[in-house]
Amino acid sequence: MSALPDTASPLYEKVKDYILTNIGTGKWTKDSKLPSENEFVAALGVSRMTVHRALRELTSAGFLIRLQGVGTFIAPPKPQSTLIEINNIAAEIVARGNRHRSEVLVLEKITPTKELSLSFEFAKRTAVYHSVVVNFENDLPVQLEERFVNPSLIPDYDKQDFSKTATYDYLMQKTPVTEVEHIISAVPADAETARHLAINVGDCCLLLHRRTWTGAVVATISKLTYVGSRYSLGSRYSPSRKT
Amino acid sequence: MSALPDTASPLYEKVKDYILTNIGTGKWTKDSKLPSENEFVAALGVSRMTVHRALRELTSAGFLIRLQGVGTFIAPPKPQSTLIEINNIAAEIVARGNRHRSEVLVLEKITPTKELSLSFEFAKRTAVYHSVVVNFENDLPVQLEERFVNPSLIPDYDKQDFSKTATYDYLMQKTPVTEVEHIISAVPADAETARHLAINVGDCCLLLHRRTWTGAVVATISKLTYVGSRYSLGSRYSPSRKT
DNA sequence: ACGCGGGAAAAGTATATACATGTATGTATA
DNA sequence: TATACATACATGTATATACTTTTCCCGCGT
Repeated sequence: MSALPDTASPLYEKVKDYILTNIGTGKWTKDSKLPSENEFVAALGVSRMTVHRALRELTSAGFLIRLQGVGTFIAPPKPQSTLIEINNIAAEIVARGNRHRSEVLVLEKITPTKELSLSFEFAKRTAVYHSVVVNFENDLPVQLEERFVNPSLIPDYDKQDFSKTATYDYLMQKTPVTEVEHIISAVPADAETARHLAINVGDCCLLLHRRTWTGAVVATISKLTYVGSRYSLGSRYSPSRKT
Repeated sequence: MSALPDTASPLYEKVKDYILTNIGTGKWTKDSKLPSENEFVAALGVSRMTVHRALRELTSAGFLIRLQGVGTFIAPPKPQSTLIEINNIAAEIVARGNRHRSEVLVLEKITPTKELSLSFEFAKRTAVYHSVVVNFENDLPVQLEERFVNPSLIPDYDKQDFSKTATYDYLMQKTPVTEVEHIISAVPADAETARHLAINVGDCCLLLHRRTWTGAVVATISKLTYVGSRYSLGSRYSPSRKT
């Protein structure tokens, strides 16, 4: 009867997933106020303490901001951590004082292959958005960005003009990332990649596979190919950070 | 009457302070078990839920480890996070069920080049340890590991037998890492690298540059070269992790 | 028009209670 | 002796309840 998902086992985790998913789907926006604890109690049929724990943990995780006597709000997007930042290539290029430009090669809605559907952890074969963008630094292509996006979380992905807004910025603004997976490898360029990046077949490329989750749902799957001789990924991390 | 400090205002924060203080003063040691929740209730005169919240938050902050049905223990020093783990190639290989073997090519004390001395942020040109090790997975070389180590932090680095103990394990045990810097790139193999890794010159390699700090001092500088076709780096990260 | 006071609403804390779940241990039985 | 069961104890979760603290807003009086 209740609107709670069937994902996590403890009840407060279900409430957390429920809230994160509804933030992801835009049910509550940045400006509006989330329901109060008592409204959640009425809507979900759980006790207030359980709702409170879910909200408290989401707050300490940085997703929400709560003001006593006022209400609960969605936290502004945070820089997350370490490896997540490396995806914002546009900001990096600009930060280096260079010019950034994008070229959108593909922006469509497709039926995923069986393998891709598996990566999305879909039960059924649901259509997903597919985009291919080349990012230039001073008119030199440095990155080929292929991305698959879950339309249940980001329904209007294909309405955007990604030659102006970076795909990264758009996604970060639309849905909170609760988990990230990265796989980094070095591969020789195939014919198509070489053409798009203006390099020779066989040249070294840095390949970054990336999956992001919002709650229990896979939000995006990306395949980022960097020209080895023109780009490297950097990160700096201090473990001495608190929750 | 109660042993609780007069520091923080909410009661559960006082309980947290109380527990942390007693860990700090050595009242409970690494091996012994902390009092049970009910024992805390009897000792401090607060409800079990309040004790539970204090213990839960200390656990999620990484100070404690709790086992249902067993008890509460002091957590071992932090396993750090994300990218740090990817350096322990020996553990990864073993975890995949494969055989790991190391070959030490160089283990010496050298005077660093001007550039290297700069990377160490040395004021004067101080001698550093230098090691080169090849790591094998089932007798196939997968990684070439060149490392420079600050002798003021790890004075007996050159006395070790790194064909037995992984350099990573040894360093992690000797000095705490407070900060890590990574730079990842894809490069073609040069002649010497190709020879050590049994690949062709020009083959794609994943190059990981790594610097670690202990406090304000650079502890290690590493250059890790992975065979692109035999290895990739993976990581998974949850901003809202529970542990 | 202005200010002030009071009440409603929201989050924060604390407790008592109950039950669930996992672990270790001792005892009875095959 | 070894296995199975019962039991005690530990943490984990869920609820109901009460009270506190803070903020917002509406209506009243001047």
